[in-house]
Amino acid sequence: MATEISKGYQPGDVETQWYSRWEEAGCFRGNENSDKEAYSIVIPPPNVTGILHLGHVLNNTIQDVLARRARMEGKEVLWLPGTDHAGIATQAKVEQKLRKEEKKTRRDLGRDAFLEKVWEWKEEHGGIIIEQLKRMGCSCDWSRERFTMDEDYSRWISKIFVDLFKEGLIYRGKRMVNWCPKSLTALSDEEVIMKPQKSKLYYMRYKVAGEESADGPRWLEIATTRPETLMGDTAVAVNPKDERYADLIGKSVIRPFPRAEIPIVADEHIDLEFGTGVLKVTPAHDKADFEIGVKNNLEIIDVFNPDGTVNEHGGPEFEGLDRFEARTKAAEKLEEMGQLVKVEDYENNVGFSERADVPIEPRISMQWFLKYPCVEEAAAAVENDEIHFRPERWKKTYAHWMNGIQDWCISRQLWWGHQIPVWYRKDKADALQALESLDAEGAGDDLYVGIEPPADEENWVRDDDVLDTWFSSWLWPFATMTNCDEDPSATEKKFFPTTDLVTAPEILFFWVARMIMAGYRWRGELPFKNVYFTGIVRDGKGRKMSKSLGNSPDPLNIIAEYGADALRFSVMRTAPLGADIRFEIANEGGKEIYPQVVEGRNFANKLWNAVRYRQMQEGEGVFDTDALSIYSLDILAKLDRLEKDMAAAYEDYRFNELAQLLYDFFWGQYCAWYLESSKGDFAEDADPASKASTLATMDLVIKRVLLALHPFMPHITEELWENLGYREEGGPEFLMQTPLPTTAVLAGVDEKRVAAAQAQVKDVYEAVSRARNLKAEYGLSSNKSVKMIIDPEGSDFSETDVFQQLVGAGEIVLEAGHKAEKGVPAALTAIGKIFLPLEGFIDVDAERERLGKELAKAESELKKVNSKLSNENFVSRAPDSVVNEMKERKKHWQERGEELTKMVDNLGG
RNA sequence: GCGCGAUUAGCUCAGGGGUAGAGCACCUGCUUCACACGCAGGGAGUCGCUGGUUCAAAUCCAGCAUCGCGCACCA
Repeated sequence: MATEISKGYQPGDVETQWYSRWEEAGCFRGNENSDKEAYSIVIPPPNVTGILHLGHVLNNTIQDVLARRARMEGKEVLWLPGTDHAGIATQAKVEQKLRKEEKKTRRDLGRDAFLEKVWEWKEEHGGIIIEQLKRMGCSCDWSRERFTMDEDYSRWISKIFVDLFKEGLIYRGKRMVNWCPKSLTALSDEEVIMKPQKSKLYYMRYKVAGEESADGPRWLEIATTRPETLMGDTAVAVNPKDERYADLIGKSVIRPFPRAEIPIVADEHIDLEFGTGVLKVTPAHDKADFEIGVKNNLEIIDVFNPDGTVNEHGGPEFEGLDRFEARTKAAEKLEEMGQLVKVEDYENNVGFSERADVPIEPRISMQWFLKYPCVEEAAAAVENDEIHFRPERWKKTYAHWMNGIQDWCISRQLWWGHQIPVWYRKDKADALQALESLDAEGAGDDLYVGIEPPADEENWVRDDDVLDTWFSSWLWPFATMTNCDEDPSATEKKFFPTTDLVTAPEILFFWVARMIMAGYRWRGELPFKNVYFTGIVRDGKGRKMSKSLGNSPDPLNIIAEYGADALRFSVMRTAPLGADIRFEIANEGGKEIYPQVVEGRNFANKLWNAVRYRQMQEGEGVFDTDALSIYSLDILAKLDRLEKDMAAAYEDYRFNELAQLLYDFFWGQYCAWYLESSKGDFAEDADPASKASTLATMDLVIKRVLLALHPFMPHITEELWENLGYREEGGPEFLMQTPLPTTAVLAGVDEKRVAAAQAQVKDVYEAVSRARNLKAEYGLSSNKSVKMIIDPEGSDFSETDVFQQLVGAGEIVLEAGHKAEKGVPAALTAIGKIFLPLEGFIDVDAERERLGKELAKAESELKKVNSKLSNENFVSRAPDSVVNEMKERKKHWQERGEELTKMVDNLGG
């Protein structure tokens, strides 16, 4: 059966070979015709030109663990993969390349030629991240891979646009939007990130019109952070309750440049405390100002070009200047005019473009907007846990956002994306596009909105804009399964709604919330039942991983060095539910090492060698519950416990606990104790029946551990499964297809017998620890062969062979009532008194000191317990179990104290 | 400003009303025939601070501090 296993585990070839075999055998395919219970996940599609980072590793390992576990639980699993076209990010990359290599802009090429370039780039780089996911071991159904700009998928986008337009939920309007002067497009509110900035607060003064007196003009002082927008000011505003300025409302001030008279208006949103209590109103460049402008019928003067430079409204002095240069210049000019009063340092929040990382410019522009559909249903689904969020605290954030939901600006002034399916009749196009608002009701015959282009396309002009990338992502859970012109496909019928969604909380609004609304709108139900929000992967210092900080190791390098299994296991072991994970990076001699991954690799190696040890034992196991040793009973009981604990942890998606449970059981229990305690069964003179029983126990434990561990470390477990020949005749070809056992190993074995065995084993192991400790205290190396004498003191201790094996003693003598020489080291244990007679080592003083320390500990413990038990309130109010435990503890320390006192006395004075 | 997290050993983190835990790092010893990616032993913590509830608080409650994250039209 088995092939020989090498000494150290080498993950490289093992991992890639198994992945190919699984894939070729179709193990990842979700069968829509299966009778089995369905389990499905759609992958959060990574950017098509993206590169795998540790966030992906965390996210996709969780999905793979869930998918693999579900398969082994006998479910029909579909993990549907794909990529996202990522409009801004991808277009920016290609534009950058174009600029660098050909010194051209996208406009030099024109729309069609540019898009060709992007598709080329996509073909070249689009597969990278997919290959990287495969290297991680992800069991996605690659036959169903989707891309958000696939033809079928794009059709969906047009269809829903048409639906929503006809329903009146999509409209076009001139509105204040977030404008990115670098990407030259509008953004949604979610794509703006507020960052605190150190800036200046400029105090300037405007002349009040017609209030000239003998003392000179009357001045109105105004504070602003943006003097560069002054040319667009069409009013100043004060709070109507502000007594300082009450007489000025309705009058005007003189805007210094370009010189003009602008009104003083009242608005209750003005904060009396801020600055001077006077606000300069620039309706074209501030959302709040815009509203004041609308209310007061103010003129809207846009002073910037799309790229953030000042336009002709700034006058010749300012025209062409960048907005930040203009700020300095405006301040200087005010200074010259004697109208700059003072400048203060000031920290405020400035909105930045998420992708381009430059301050966004609030700007009036013509855009397409969406009023979200099915908001109430989507909010309720999460509120009442039909869709279960984990951790639950995200419910609140979600509810808050859904509550204050704003229309979504869905048009982008980009070329890479889904072009808006709206056509304007050629001769009317300019007029239509100039309309301040446009919706289904007002559309008329000169506007065409449809999935297919109009029949006489040459007579129409298509809207230039494309749709926000997230406007395609929100259909992902079902648009990947069914074409929009068809009834739900067999795949959808089987696998939708999906079971789990695993994603980062950063995209709760971008993606999760919108998918829920889309699910209700187009499928009439929720798109997934559970959402697991992962944490963020940070470096050892708690900083977010980022390219610019250079603290983001390449997972592929880590995999090459330590193996995918090691990386997966270590990430899972340090990823508690919903908390950020710190990925440590240490430096050793100029080389980066990753302590957590080292642990994972060590664990893989431990597993490898423990299995190799089993294989080195000749012979077949014979499993007979009646023949099990107490040690076998103990480890099998712990195995049953492990499986129970794991089932519970899976219920709560506690992956770190799952990994830790496996680690502790296998290394801490099975390797550290069971394997050592059973070594005697492989001695030449051992009883063949014991050996066969132990081998059977080892096989059972290894089998079940490989099954349980497989979702976390799929490659090594599959390799070992094959090496050990655990595949059953006629059974599944792979471990990954093997169902998990549904019965406990010790089912049907007398519980009392198991409990007694476990108690006995516990006593032996504890005694072993004390004996080892005794040896170490006296400077004897752990492999030093020594003689020990055990006085069982009435206990029925008979496990001398195992004791000897575990302690590394050469000889164990059982002698009731043994009288030791003075100064012979001794320890008290549940199995009796252990003596370590050492020729030439007897040292009465040293032993007295050692025993003295133990005695002191026993006395202090006894004191603690006594003070508890003498507290009447405790005895009367604490539960009996606690009181009884306390009494037992008292007895234990009392006896121990007495014994120790006797031992000290025996040493003499 | 409002809301949500976090704060436990040098580091990364579990735990969670009734004797403070793991791994790494550290110290000592060990080339023991599965594994030095290992084995044995050891030291190490007023569980952020202050109050409260309780027989009992690291754990529950309140306040505070520090860090982080959302949300918010103080220019």
